[in-house]
Amino acid sequence: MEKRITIKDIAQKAGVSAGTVHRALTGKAGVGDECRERVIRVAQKEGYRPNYVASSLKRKTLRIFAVFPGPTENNRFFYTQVWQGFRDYIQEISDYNLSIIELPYYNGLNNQANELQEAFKRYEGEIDGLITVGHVDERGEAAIRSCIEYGIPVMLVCDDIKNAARMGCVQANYDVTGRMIAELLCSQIPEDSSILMCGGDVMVSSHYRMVQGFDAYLEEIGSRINVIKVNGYHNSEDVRARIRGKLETEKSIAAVCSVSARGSVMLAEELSALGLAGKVKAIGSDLFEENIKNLKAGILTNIIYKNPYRQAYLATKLLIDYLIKDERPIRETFYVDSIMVFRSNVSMYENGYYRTNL
Amino acid sequence: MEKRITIKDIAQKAGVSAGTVHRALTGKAGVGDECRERVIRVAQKEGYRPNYVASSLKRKTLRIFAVFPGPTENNRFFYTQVWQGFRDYIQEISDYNLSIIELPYYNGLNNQANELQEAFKRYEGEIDGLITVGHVDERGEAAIRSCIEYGIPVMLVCDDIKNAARMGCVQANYDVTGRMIAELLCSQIPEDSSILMCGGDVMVSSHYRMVQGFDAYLEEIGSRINVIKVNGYHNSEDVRARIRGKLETEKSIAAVCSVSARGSVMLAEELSALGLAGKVKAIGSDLFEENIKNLKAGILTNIIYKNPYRQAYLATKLLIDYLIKDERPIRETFYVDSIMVFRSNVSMYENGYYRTNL
DNA sequence: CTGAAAGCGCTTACAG
DNA sequence: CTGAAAGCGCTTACAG
Repeated sequence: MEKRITIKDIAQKAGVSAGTVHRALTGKAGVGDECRERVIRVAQKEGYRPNYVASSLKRKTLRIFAVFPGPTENNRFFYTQVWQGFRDYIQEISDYNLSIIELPYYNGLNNQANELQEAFKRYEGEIDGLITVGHVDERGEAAIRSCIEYGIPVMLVCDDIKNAARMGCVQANYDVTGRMIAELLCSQIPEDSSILMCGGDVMVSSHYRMVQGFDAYLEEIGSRINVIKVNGYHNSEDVRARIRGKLETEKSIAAVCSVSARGSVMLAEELSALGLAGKVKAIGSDLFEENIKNLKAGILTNIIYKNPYRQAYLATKLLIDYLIKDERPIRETFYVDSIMVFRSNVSMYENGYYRTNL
Repeated sequence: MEKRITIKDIAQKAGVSAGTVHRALTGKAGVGDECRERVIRVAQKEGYRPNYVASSLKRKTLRIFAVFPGPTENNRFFYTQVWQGFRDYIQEISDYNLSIIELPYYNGLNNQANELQEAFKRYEGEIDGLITVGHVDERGEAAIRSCIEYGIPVMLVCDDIKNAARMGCVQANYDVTGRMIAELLCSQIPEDSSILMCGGDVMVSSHYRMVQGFDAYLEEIGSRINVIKVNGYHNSEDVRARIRGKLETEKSIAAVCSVSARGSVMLAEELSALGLAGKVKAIGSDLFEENIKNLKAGILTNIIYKNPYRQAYLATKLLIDYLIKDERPIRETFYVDSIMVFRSNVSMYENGYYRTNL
């Protein structure tokens, strides 16, 4: 039951007022060098740790901005979970005197920049922290860089931006995720068969990094399995036609997989149409309604779940811990584990059950 | 920027003092029925939500007891993670005016009851909450029941106790976990082969429930795979001899698995000794040093990870949320997802990386 | 049964 | 540069 050391104790031992201790320890102006050092020394000796619960009660409200795609249409499933993870952590910390501004953007990537610029103008000087996705176009990247240069702590989720001085990034380990797909499929199909891989958009780093991991695994184990790739993302019907073409002509295909959500749906549809459902192994990406239905129906054999909920939850926690406690995260890049989902355990991730908090 | 409603606002609107509002809303004695109802009505109408950060500053310190096996010997890995999960959440909440008493117990299950009884005697009336494992012997069960009858909120991890009025239990979904093992192995081996299953201790519910899930999956898909079972837990050398016997005589064995950590190690050793490493699929249970080494060495092909870290983290959170916010958890039984670990993603769970907080 | 007051550990103007 | 004082939103004796 040792009483916890408070700012008063330090003030007394250092022979100064509580206000001075506060200024000294938080690095605020208005304390003499000699005095500041003495206070810091005493605080360290006594093992003082500030009580952030108390400090939140009186300090100014922190304004946190969240800028993610709105959870509609194609973004319905993935970004619903991102928002959910963000909000769940905010909820956790809601008594800490924060002000949350949510800025969903719609109609594609290009509106991220608009939202950011507007917010920047409207709230100039009043933005204490920003959390957004690193999956951006050029203008989005520029907008994020301005925020950073202006001195706003920025956390990215899902994807990183190269050489940006953001405080951190939380994402899936795409290399490992690609390897997991390869490892599972290799353990299930013969050496002389083929895998059809939908590689998504080669310009999207999360896509090509998964493909890289996938390829690296096959090469490292010296697999003789033949990989047939179908790339492309935006022109769906073209991709679909090529998938169908490969499935019809390449009889050695024993497994299929996709690094993108959209590709997973198309794969499942084409497998069904060609009567191949259940006959070839099939791994889809991301946990959403159609993939889950296809997994339960036996069209997909597995889903790889990149855990956007947890990514956003963790990123929010890191940002807020920094703002409240002035503690920079122990690393800049955080990887959240991707999970291989089977028919047997998909129930553990349905209906918000993936929120293994509360 | 709408100002948050405080107890003062309610006091004013209800025409009473802040103290009375507090007593009315927390159900404390000393408020007239009519007055209490009025206050509650006003609070609801105004959407008042108490600020627990503020309340923690002044209320009495809550005493929380954690009683888990000490992280030594056989318990080194599994319970290290349980302690870690517990402590990580405590850390998160450490400014909320809590007093934590950790009571590890050693030399087997039987000492859980002793620790509990001693604590109960020594701290009688001063225990606000208890978190412990539901994997108990008879005396441990009796000790836990006394605590519950005494009115102490109790959260269990890892295993439940039947018909006990504990506030909740957080555990792996053992049925699903057993099914995952079966599903993965069935996708990798021929229909006319056999699986050697080390079923652990039939008296341990987590063991037999995994075996049940495993069997149920095979039956549901109408598999013709032959399952060879080796049960037993405490007499290791006897179990080991039987494992070896089966591996030597049953040539149809294409896969092995174990529902217990100890069984996993023995399986790996026997596979190696008989030159079968890498030739049969092998799924071990629990994430600890030897299993990880065997996975990397290609002796085990997968490890099923029951996530004790997250179980303890969540259980602690639920208990403390209840004590601080007086909110009963939305359910009594919480399942944490078990994760299938591959060689490709084991790095995501090593060196404390499973702590996907902080 | 109810209110006024003190105080939890901080932060923040304000005065000097 | 430094201190004294007020106050954040609660809870808790204390007095009536």
